[in-house]
Amino acid sequence: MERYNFKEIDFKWQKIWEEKKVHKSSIDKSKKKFYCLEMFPYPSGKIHMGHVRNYTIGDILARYKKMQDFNVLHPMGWDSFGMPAENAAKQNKLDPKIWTEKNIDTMKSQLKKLGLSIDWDYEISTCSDDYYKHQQKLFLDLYDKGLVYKKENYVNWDPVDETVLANEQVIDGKGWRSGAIVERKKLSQWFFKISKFSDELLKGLDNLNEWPSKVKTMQKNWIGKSFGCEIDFKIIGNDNINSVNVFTTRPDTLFGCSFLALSIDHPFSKFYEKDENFQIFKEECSKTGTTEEAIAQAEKLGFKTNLMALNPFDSQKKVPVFFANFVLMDYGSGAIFGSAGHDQRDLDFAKKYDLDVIPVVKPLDHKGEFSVDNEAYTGPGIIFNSKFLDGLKAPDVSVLKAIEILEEKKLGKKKVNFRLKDWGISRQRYWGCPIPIAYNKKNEIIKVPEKLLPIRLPENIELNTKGNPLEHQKEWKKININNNSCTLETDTLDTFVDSSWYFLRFCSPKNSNEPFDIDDVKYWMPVDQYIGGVEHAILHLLYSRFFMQAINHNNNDFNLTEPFKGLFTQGMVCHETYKDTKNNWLSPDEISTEDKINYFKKDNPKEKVIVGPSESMSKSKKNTIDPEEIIKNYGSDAVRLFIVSDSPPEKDIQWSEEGISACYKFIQKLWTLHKNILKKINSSDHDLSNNENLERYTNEFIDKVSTNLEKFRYNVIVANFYEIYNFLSKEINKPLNISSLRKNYIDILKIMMPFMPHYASECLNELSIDTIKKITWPKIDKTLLKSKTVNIVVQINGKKKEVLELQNDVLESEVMNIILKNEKLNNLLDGKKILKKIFVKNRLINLIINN
RNA sequence: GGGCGAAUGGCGGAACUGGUAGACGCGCACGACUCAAAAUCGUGUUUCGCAAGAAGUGAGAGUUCGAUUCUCUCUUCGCCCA
Repeated sequence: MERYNFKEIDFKWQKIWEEKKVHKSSIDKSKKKFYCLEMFPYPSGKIHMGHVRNYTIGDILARYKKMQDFNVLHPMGWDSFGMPAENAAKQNKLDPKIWTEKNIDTMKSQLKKLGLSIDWDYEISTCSDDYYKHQQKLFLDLYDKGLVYKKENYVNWDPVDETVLANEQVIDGKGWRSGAIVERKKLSQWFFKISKFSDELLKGLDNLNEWPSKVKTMQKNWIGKSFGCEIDFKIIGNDNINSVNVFTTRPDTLFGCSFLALSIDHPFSKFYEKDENFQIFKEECSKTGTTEEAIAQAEKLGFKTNLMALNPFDSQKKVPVFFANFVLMDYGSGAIFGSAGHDQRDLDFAKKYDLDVIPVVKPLDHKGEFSVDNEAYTGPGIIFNSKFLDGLKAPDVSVLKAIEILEEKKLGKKKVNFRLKDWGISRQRYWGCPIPIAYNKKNEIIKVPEKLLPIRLPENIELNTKGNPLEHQKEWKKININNNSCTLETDTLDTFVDSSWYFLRFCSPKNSNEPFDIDDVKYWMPVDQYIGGVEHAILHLLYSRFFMQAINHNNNDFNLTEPFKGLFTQGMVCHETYKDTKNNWLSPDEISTEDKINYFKKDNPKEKVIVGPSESMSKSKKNTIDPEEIIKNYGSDAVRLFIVSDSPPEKDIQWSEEGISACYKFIQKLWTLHKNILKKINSSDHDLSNNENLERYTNEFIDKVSTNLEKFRYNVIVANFYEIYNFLSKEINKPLNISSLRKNYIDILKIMMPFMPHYASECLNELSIDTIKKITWPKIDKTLLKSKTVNIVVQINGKKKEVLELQNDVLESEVMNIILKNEKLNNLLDGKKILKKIFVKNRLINLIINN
């Protein structure tokens, strides 16, 4: 039997699709649009299995939607600015541009080998000035809207990469790329005012019904809206300080206040600058990072001042004022009051500095005395020890009442606080989008006029310098604006800016005057289905949502605020890890096994290999599998099939040799079956026998696959493919009506098209179906879904005793008649009284009898 | 510490709104073909039991005629935040 020659067939169809522009997209207002987008890749060198999974999931959907007569936009581009290019270029003395472009070429050809239905005419690359000149224009637009500003700020400084990191880029107090311990440093930085839209970004989540609730929860927590109030505490001890403004979410615990704590960056710190001990303390604090996480994990330290604060509710009560390392200047007003009884951190601090602990909330069911020892009580309860607040239910009633009283007495004000901070976008890096700003001789900020855009990156420059290479480009920095000589900003934009609007650019990728054409955007946006890794749940997705808000701000034309209507987050691709006896990682092709229990090194069969757990594929653990190699050995349809087969797409998948090989074998088996079906169809044997079975089964198949597709249950669809194969390979040996076989078989092949496009195209072509013209998704005949017979389960006292094959819609009385005639069931019921009968039509009958 | 989610054969996993648990695949076993092996094809494969039958979806309870599915408590694991 002829083998399925995937090499020839894959190549043949990829060539046809490219030459005939089968995947071409264009606006067609007579059709419903479907914008299918997968997160665009960073061109790091070669594609990895994670890309294969991401783009296969998207491609299946795009092809399916197209067959359903949607006008589909399925573009691809490159997130091509970023540090790896700069680092690689430094190491190899290359131009980052050349390194990046080479990678793009490689990865593009690899993606094409997967048979993706991408219209490459829409290709964009963020490092090209065709792209970033529009980004510079958008930056200036946002500047004009007051959404961009510059300020001195403490930043997370990565001493190895010599760059500023966003909070999200600091993991465990270390830089996400370099792993260096992050330091605090004061720098003048550019910011996007993302906090202006805190409420909009939060409320917008409620309308995103097609987003995983997990992602929405993560964003909600990240934005962190908290409700509370600002309170002015009167201060004694320093003539320059009258009061301190404090933000709290628990004003109801004011009577339990044991101290005030200020951030070391609080304006009042200036009164202590001459104090040597304070300087030492400040230095100690700067060793901890600026992230909430680093601060939470660090030991709580305080610097006691000579100040005392008066309790606003009872001026007889005085508490000491500290500077403390756990108070963030960006949280509220940079000052908090410590409620030691009801916050573990405050309790630890109070105990450390020997301060009073006054509990003011006790659990609802608590009788008698209540005291706090080593554990703060943070649960709900009843207020006590608090004069006029006593007896109130905490926190719901008591917080509101406390705020009401504070406002009445003009001691405080209701306030909503957000955890979300403005987005620092300055990077001291070469390989990024230049910020279109210059400074005149007075060091004033001057916008670069639009006609001077783009500000292009200088080429062929020395990268092996400390700090920002652009800083050293004396000639490049010079710019003449309105006859004034100015100096260009040397910071470049965070690469998250590049990816925050690329989905808009895809709507008008060729427009050279504007970032996008509003009519194109109105047709294609929002993205109907966005697909990518869950690791972008907060950063990229929140920044993109911010960009839509920012563009929409003061813009009556735009009228769009959410970029992604549907979001799907796929799981990772994992593989077993291997180590030799010296604890070195080994790659899968360095090991061998005969019994699948004992593993040895290939180049030294005596040396045992230790098999570790399956983990997400990564170069550092050497557990990667090269997609190109796999495509070469098994063909792209087998890879596409396997990457969605073993696990639901949202969960992690284990890569296995057996798995990919099973998919390869399956396609070979299908091919053999295909040849048999062809033979039967082309035979002169025109049997007129009934094909009811085939018709019904095919309809059920189409119905199942369609439902599963809508719900992203691709792994179940692969099982459905095996089922239809098992069915057809038996059915084909029976006498069949040839024209009905042909019709149903063509439908089955069409269903396989989104998953195995090369294979399905080849088979359909052999049946004289033109796959270049649009192929439509088969429709089902619902009346055929109903089978003539059904299985009725007979239960006695809820336990299955028998399964009866009976006519569809059989009546309860008929079922009972059959049961009474059934010897086995009759024996079980013999002499017993039937107390109750539960009959579920076409499903089961449950008889309750006395034991 | 908080939030969210998960737990089903040797393994990955299926099971529509509570109604035949284990689809489909892998692995394994046996058989056919072969001098032999690979490949391929066929049969079987939750556990206990020769069988009839019984038990069974992390553990324990509850609701129900009936629970993998709903509720509560616990255990373990994962992710996110702190």
